[in-house]
Formats: sequence, C-alpha cells, structure tokens
Amino acid sequence: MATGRSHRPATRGRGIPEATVARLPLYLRALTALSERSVPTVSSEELAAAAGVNSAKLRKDFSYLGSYGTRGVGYDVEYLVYQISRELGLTQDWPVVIVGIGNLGAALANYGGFASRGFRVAALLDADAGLAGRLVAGLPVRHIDELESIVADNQVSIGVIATPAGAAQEVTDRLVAAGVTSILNFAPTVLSVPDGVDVRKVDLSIELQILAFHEQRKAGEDDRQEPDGDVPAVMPA
Amino acid sequence: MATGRSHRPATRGRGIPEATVARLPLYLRALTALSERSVPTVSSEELAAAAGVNSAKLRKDFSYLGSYGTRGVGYDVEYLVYQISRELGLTQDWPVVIVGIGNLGAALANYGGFASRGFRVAALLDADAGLAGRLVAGLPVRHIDELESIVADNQVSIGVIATPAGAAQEVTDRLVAAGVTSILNFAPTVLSVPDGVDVRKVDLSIELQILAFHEQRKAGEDDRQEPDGDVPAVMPA
DNA sequence: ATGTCTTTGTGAACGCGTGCACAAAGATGG
DNA sequence: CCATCTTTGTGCACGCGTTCACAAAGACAT
Ligand SMILES: NC(=O)c1ccc[n+]([C@@H]2O[C@H](COP(=O)([O-])OP(=O)(O)OC[C@H]3O[C@@H](n4cnc5c(N)ncnc54)[C@H](O)[C@@H]3O)[C@@H](O)[C@H]2O)c1
Ligand SMILES: NC(=O)c1ccc[n+]([C@@H]2O[C@H](COP(=O)([O-])OP(=O)(O)OC[C@H]3O[C@@H](n4cnc5c(N)ncnc54)[C@H](O)[C@@H]3O)[C@@H](O)[C@H]2O)c1
Repeated sequence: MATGRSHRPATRGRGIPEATVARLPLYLRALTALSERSVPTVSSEELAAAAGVNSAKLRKDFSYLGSYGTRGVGYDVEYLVYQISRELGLTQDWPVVIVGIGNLGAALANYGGFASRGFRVAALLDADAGLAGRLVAGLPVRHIDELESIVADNQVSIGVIATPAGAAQEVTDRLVAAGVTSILNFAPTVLSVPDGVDVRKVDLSIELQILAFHEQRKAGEDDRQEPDGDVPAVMPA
Repeated sequence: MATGRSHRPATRGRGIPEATVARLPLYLRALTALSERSVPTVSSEELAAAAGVNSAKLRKDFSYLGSYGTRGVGYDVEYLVYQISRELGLTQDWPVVIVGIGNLGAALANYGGFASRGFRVAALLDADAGLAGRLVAGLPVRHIDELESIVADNQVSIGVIATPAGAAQEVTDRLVAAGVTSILNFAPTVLSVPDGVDVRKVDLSIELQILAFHEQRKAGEDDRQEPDGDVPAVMPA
C-alpha cells in the first residue's frame, strides 16, 4: 500500500479539496431551489447565505471548478447547476442497494431524496427469509443470497448498510467482494475495507453525544457545580 | 454578536478541540466493548485500531482530558469509560424530543442506541392529528401544540427534527423559543438559529453525493471517456 | 468611449488538525 | 536496587482549510 504522498501539488486540475466536495451538494440544493423559482443569476453573497456558508469560501470553492461567474453580476443559476451536477457525477445514474430492511432500512427505501438526484434503488436486501418478497416502497425485499448476482447484474457500485452492527462487517465484505466500491454505513461499527473502497458513516448516537458535550458546557458556564472534586477514586492499580 | 476571537489560546483547560470531541464517542464505544469483555487495560495502539484511528492522535486526544494512562501498561478501561462519559456529559440524563414521526422519525424512536447512552425520549411530536395517541416504540405520539409544555415540563434541551424540509425552520423556531438549545436536524435544509444554539445535521443525500463524486473519479481514472469536450454550450449571456 | 459601480477570483496570512519521532515515566524481572 | 523494556505524553513540522482584503474584470449608464 503505497502512501503516495511525495508528489501531488495539493490542489490541481481535477484535484478538488475534500472540504469543497462536501459543500458542493449544499450549493446544489440552494441552486436547485433558485432554479425552481426561475431566478436567473445569484451573487456569491446571496448563494452563500442560502447555503449557510461564508461567501469568500463559496467563491474559492467555485474557483476549483473553473471560472463560472461574471464579475459585477454573479453566477448563472442553470449553468452552475449543470456544472456542479457534472462534477459530482450526478448526470449519470447510480444504482444503489440497501442491505438490512428493518426500521431504518425501510425508512431509507421510502426516502424520496434518493431518486431526486440520480440515485436509483436497485434492490432491497435482508437476511430475514420472512421478509423476502414483501413490498417496501414499491420494491420487493430480496434475500441476501442474491447480493452477488444483483450487484453484478446492475453494476451497483454504492451500497447502504442498515443492518445491526454485528452483521455490518460481514455484509461489507460481501459487498466489496461483489464489486461495490462505495459504502454508506448506518451501523455503529468501524468497518475495515481494502484500499480503493470509500466508506462514509452516519452515526446518530455520535451526533447526540457531541450535542450533549456542548450542552453540558453551556450549563456548566452558569452552574459551575462540580469543578473537580467528587470524582470517584477509581484509579487503577 | 461579539466575535470574541482576540484572546482564547487555542487549547486550554476545558478547551477540548472540536475534532477531539467528535472522536470521543468513538473511543467510548470501543472501550465499552472491551469493558463488556472484562478487559482491564488497553494500549493506545490497540484502542486506536479498534476505533479506526491513528494511535498518536488517540494519545493526543486523551492528553486533553488529562493524564489517564500508565506508561508501559496503557489505559485502565473502566476508568477511561468513566472519564470520557463524564467529559461528554453522559453521566446525566438527557431528555430528547423527536418532532415528525413519519418513516424516519418512527425509526429513530425505535432505535435502541438512544437509551443506551443516557438519552431518553421524552416525547414524540407530530402535526398530524390522526397520529396523536398512536403508540410508536411504546410511546404515544403527541400533537405538536404540546411542544412548549413538554419541553418546559421535562427540561428538554435537545430536539431531533424529522419533519419535511418545509416545516423544519418553523419547528426549529418553536423548539428554540421553548428552551431547546441543541438540535439534530435530519431535514435537508439550512436552519438558522440564534447564538448559543447548536445545530448538527445528518444528510443522507449529501453523503451519497460525496460518494458519487469519488466513485466517478475512480471510474474516470480507467475510462477517461470525456475529457472535456461534450459540454453543452449553455453559457450565459 | 469613458467612468462608475458591482462582484468575482485569488494572493497571503493564519489557525487548526495530523502524524512523526522521541524523551521520560514507570512497570517488571533479576 | 538496578537494568531493561514497554508505552505514554508531547514538541515540532507540515499541510489543509478558512478568512480577509483587494486588484481586476466587466456590466451598465451616460
Ligand atoms: N433506527 C434508527 O433510527 C437508527 C439510527 C441510527 C443507527 N441505526 C443503526 O442502523 C442499523 C439498523 O437499525 P434498525 O433500527 O433498522 O434495526 P432493525 O433490527 O429494525 O433492522 C435490521 C435489519 O437487518 C436485517 N439483518 C440482520 N442481519 C443481516 C445480515 N447479515 N444481512 C442482511 N440483513 C440483515 C434484519 O433482518 C433486520 O431486518 C443498526 O445497526 C442500528 O444501530 C439505526
Ligand atoms: N426517510 C429517510 O430515510 C430520510 C433520510 C434522510 C432524510 N430524511 C428527511 O427526514 C425528514 C422526514 O422524512 P420521512 O421519510 O420520515 O418523511 P415522512 O413524510 O414520512 O414524515 C414526516 C412527518 O412529519 C410530520 N410533520 C409535517 N409537518 C410537521 C410539523 N410542522 N410539525 C410536526 N410534524 C410535522 C408529518 O405529519 C409526518 O408524520 C424529511 O425532511 C426527509 O427529507 C429522511
């Protein structure tokens, strides 16, 4: 596994910073709303406000894509929608499989935001044979044993995992072996994958704990109840 | 709104870096698993592997909490679980309300990971009068008009929004007015809140788009089908 | 054509986060 | 009590991301 750090001039032609990539969908959403209202152009200031970011940041982000603005006027909404869509790869169709059709998996299957951006649910998979054939969001749940053939037949490259944590690594291994190279993981586990496979995780529990941390700090600034004292002396040997 | 940037020595006493805070729940999860297996101590190397991070990073993270390790041995699992829990504010109970009990909201209500870390669902709220009284995960859905009294009576400081995007800002305003100061938002919208209120968002659609970007780049490295040429000339005036 | 006014695109400075590499701490064995 | 060996805690350097601030580009009016 070559680290490949030596060359790579930080920011180059196709080299869009990760932080910028993460914001492009945000801009796209704001632009789509403007497009639906038939707004022809927006300034970086307006668009930044709509997306909830700093305008200088937005301009720098766009500068990585090229010079698509017109000074004194702003950005052409339709053109920018197209450019960002193309950059994100949304001009093509992305078949997705969802594995684990329980509470969360079913909610995801019903989620309209999937189809709206070129993501098509190719199949719903579950290990529970009792679920097989049942319709969820208009699609039949299929047995996990069909995973390999479904991924191959539909050229699925993105998998969503909504199984219990204990099954997530096994499912991941099967997805990767079948040819999936991007995984969105909702199970609270660290997944290990080979190089070349991307994993992103969504973890509700972590988000809540981060909120709790800040919440506690806010409260502590007023109360200042226990500076340090009452820590149970559970010190190790 | 004072920016308050001038002083603030980057990292101080209670000043734990945000990136570290975001990793503490990860460490806590790994440590809890070790605790259940009655493992007494772990080295930074082992724990880092379990949490999927670099061991130096883990040690630096812990150094912000204090010196809880023993050189030559490692960290005492139970003690560390306690320290991290305390730091995250998980030694106390956090009542939470979930607003919008549709597909996603119901899945969240059913999620076991909530209660497991001191988060208690105080109420489920929905605007649909038809849902009122119906049991979801053992709790009755209550009408959104009860929001203010429920938040006040239960001292709720954390709210979860799972309504459609169009309703999210209005719900946010009501939550904030009622006293909620932390919001976890699942609706695909930018929320504006007053200073002192924290918002974290979970956005499935954005995650998928980020995956698609990298997926496209991977494919492009082999194919290199369209270098630039066939871009429709939709250039603005 | 010329001037004014708006807004982009970016150079530069700064701060945060990451990871290396190592000195010091302390456990453990003789 | 000393030597050895493991593992922590952290100084340091580096790179990424953010923000400021401004020159230049260009629209638009006269
Ligand atoms: N429900 C939530 O709001 C929520 C929130 C955050 C995270 N999560 C996580 O998402 C995951 C799913 O949550 P849920 O509430 O839907 O659980 P669930 O128990 O309702 O559903 C899990 C589904 O996965 C299936 N499954 C189990 N093993 C499988 C395997 N090896 N292959 C394929 N399918 C398998 C089960 O048959 C079941 O249908 C869990 O890891 C949970 O921790 C859930
Ligand atoms: N389902 C998913 O997997 C998923 C994934 C990502 C994001 N989201 C987002 O989460 C939100 C909910 O998704 P869903 O699939 O559960 O939708 P849903 O339509 O099933 O549920 C929405 C619920 O909110 C209630 N509601 C509407 N207006 C309200 C108001 N003003 N106050 C209180 N309740 C109100 C509705 O009565 C309904 O019960 C949406 O914004 C969606 O974009 C959903």
